[in-house]
Amino acid sequence: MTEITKQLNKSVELFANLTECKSSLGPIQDALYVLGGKWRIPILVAMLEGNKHFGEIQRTISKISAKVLSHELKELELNGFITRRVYDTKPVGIEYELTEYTNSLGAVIVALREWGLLHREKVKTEWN
Amino acid sequence: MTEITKQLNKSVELFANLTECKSSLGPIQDALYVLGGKWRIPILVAMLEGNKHFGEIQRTISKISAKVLSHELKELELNGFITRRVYDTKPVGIEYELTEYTNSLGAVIVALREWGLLHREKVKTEWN
DNA sequence: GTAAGTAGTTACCTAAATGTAACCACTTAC
DNA sequence: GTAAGTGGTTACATTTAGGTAACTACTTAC
Repeated sequence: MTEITKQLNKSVELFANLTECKSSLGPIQDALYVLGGKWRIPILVAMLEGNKHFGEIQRTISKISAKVLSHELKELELNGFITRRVYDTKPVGIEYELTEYTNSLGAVIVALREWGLLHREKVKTEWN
Repeated sequence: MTEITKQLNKSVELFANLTECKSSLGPIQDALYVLGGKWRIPILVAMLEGNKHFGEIQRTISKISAKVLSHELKELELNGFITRRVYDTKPVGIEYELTEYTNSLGAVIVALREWGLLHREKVKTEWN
């Protein structure tokens, strides 16, 4: 191992420590990158409530179009949050399922829900 | 047991409660409406880390332009998350401060941070 | 055979978010 | 007087997200 390589490895280590210890900004921006947008979390929540079918999810989140739902479901599948299952029944049955990984989002979703309720109260009292 | 594992176990418990509750969708969409977008939460986090000045915040969140930061700060002020203070010093001093209300976001921000770290680990191991 | 429901796809278009660059006024350091 | 730093604003351009409507293909009910 050359001096330069050693030096480089050392730099990489220091950099890793720096980025991990320093700020919450990195991880938070990572999270927002994957979860961001208007629909991803609402879709996961709709599924948490027991909806497995395209139409069910679309009706649960009124205002979402088929096109957007279709696109977001693909993204969520790519990111490992959901699985698309095709059943070889008479009218071919399709079900979306949450993966184990989605469980790790529990705290995020609960926190958002609680805060949403709080905020709703705040806005309500501001009007009176 | 690591902090992240503890957090994860806690998440799973919370998650179980969530599925029993009826519709979380409303409050969650309310929350996302106010907090949504690429920058609002990162700005609040940058300020939580002690940054009070326009330039400091902009340097902390590299990649954000002055125009967007300026616009988002106004939105955050309108929504009661921050206060803009002008000090009548020689070069006029301007400070942004978090309000009490922002404290209520604690759980959301911590959850996002923890999940971001977890996700980063997952992505890393997927590459190996 | 006609309507309605399943699960989407496609093309087209608009609106919102974000980026780029120039510019303002003011102050301090050199 | 020139550069660099404070804290922005403005006009313009581009990118992306999202919406609308039409269409596919297949099934069940009437």
